[in-house]
Amino acid sequence: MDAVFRALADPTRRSLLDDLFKEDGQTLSALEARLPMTRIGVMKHLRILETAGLVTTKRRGREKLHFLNAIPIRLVHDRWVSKYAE
Amino acid sequence: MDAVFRALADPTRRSLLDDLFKEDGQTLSALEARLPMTRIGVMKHLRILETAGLVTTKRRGREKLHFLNAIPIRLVHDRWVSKYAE
DNA sequence: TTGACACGTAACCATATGGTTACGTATTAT
DNA sequence: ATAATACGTAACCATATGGTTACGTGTCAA
Repeated sequence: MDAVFRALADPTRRSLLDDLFKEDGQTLSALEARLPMTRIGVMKHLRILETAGLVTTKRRGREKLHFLNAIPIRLVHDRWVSKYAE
Repeated sequence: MDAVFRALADPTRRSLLDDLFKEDGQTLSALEARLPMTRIGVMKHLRILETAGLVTTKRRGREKLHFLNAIPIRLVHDRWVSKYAE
């Protein structure tokens, strides 16, 4: 759960989750295009999201598709946020 | 809201919020006693929580009392977490 | 009134973080 | 076959972060 909190701490990463929420299964290049940073920067953020379990991936040829996984956010909500947000 | 996310990213700070959830209005010394770090370390974490609006304080003589303010967490929940946690 | 207590500030330090450029590899299209 | 495309790795860099020690200030109690 700590990895999830740390992953959510960065605005770029939250923006990536928003992008995937709007349109799931995007490639790295597509996600990169929306952000003011290099592909490598985006790659690093995506990896952090991936290790936190917030993003899953699937290779399709030379492309890598990224999918939002909201389950960790739900867990954070259920086991932590809800306690304070009542 | 970014300040709230960043404040929540650190386990020590989440632990401090838990401490205040259990018992509100604790002094710096009381909070320090529960943590494996110096008073100054705790002070810094509390300041970050304070600037994020998650903790409010009140001086009582030479003591400083700390109070949990869950409103920012509720805002994060309402405007962000709930979107993913459905 | 003087000593102990509770908190504050300043300076410093090691490591983590958020980015970059340069180069490499695998896949697709012409 | 070859060139463009899409992603990966390595090395590097500046700054942020999470901690420390040393010292200072205000308040309470004996």
